[in-house]
Amino acid sequence: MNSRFPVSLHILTLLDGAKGEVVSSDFLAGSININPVLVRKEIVNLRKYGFVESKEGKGGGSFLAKHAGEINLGDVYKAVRSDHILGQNKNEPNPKCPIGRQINEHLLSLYNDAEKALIENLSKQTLADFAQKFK
Amino acid sequence: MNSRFPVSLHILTLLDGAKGEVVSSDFLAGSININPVLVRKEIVNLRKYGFVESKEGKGGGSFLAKHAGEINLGDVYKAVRSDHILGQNKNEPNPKCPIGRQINEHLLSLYNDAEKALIENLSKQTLADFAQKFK
DNA sequence: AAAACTGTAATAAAATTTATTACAATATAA
DNA sequence: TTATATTGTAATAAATTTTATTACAGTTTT
Repeated sequence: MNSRFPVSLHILTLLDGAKGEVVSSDFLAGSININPVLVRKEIVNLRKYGFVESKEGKGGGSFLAKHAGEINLGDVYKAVRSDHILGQNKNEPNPKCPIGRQINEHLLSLYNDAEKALIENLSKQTLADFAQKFK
Repeated sequence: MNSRFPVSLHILTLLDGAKGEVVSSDFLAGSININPVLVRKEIVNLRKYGFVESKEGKGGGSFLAKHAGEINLGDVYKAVRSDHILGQNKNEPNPKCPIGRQINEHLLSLYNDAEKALIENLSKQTLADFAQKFK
């Protein structure tokens, strides 16, 4: 399991705290305690989903592109997900076995349903709600 | 992300199909297409949670220890989970940063809540429901 | 022109996951 | 009672994924 969700949420929470001021990837990386290059890569993704914008050059950095109340955590999850929520066997199950032959399709529908429940839960909370907890 | 959940569910589905007959780890591994030693390790865990029993020696193998209708997928998930559901940053966030200092506790409560929603969803379905799809 | 940034590629290192090998212990059955 | 097929388990290796590092071009500010 990678750490893209917590890293992204950490970034967004810091940007919310900055109240529109640009924040450098070095500063973000220092709070998260990971390599700044990873932060910049994650910001590429957050930008792709319209959560943040960045400014190049000296004094540059990133800032929130929408209000924290308009970013919900379900959307953040959707922006970073890659794996199947409950894991997947990389090897092809045996097609000669009646169970093996069909299990991936049934797992997939199970995962889709479970992921939907997860996203619904996450979507109840916005970045503003989350950031408000830091006092 | 490892594949313990799909592997466990695959094992359980095969055992359900065997209707009480013992099934060897070699057979299970052949359907799943993974190494038999991994299957045996996973079976140690499934046994620990009371889902299956095993018989050693020639003609040995495993079989369901309860009816498939009494095993729900939320319990299977609980038996194999190890990571935080949405990933975790292995590095300690910066304790000098007000956000870094508190984020892990807030993430944890977020995860607990999200995981609960996920488990509730999975628990709606038993192994019998899942296995019934293979026709 | 110097400085402080972002963007990005290439590579290395670390961590995790899966596979393999080996063999003791156990149970069946010839 | 011996051969055989199996589980249980440890040790190790291989493969994959994740994270870190290095390097540097491009951008903006001062």
